Amino acid sequence: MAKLPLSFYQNIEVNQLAVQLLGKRLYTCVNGVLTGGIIVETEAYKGVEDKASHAYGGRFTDRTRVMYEQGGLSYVYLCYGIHHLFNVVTAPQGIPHAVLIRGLEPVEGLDVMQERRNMPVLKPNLTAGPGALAKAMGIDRGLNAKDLGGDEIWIEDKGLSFNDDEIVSSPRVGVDYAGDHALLPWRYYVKGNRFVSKPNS
DNA sequence: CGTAAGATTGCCT
DNA sequence: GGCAATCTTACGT
Repeated sequence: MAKLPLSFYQNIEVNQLAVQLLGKRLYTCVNGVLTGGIIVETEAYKGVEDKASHAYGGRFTDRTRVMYEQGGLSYVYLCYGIHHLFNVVTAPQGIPHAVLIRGLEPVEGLDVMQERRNMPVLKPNLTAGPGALAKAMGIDRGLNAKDLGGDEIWIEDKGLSFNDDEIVSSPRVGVDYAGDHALLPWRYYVKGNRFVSKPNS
């Protein structure tokens, strides 16, 4: 195993980190069952500056507390009452940056994932999309604020990396009106991968 | 095919 | 009370 060192997560450039996370392997071990896959889509959340971030403007609550911690922790929360979303907390303590994992290419424990998602047949959207992949990996609030170097949920470097021309960055959807800030390409995905949540052109 | 609407719970500097 | 970083299903074409 080659788990990512704590220092990896201390980078203050979330966008850079979001790119570096592509190709890494995310594993969870829930109830003694191992599942894992390759990260193929991420989205950077730039804490205080990012309107979509829970920590926008310096919001500090019980829920967002983890985001202000030192990088290398998990941040899991429930969205729309149904979906769990998994984030990687990054940057040194006090800076609430995070990277949302949006797409995963399943590698380990396929059958378990399909069972958890109630999908008898393997379809590309098994783990495409943040809510979907969290469910497939068995991630819920119980995995919040975990050390990503632990043995319940962790990230490994298997030496897989992508060239710049294999990585696509895109702005968020439906933000044309928001001015210069809206154009920042904070979403990254691997070109042509079937497990990206959006069709690539 | 594509679009549209419903589900459902925690959070709230 | 109103909203939220979404997914699935249903229906029309």
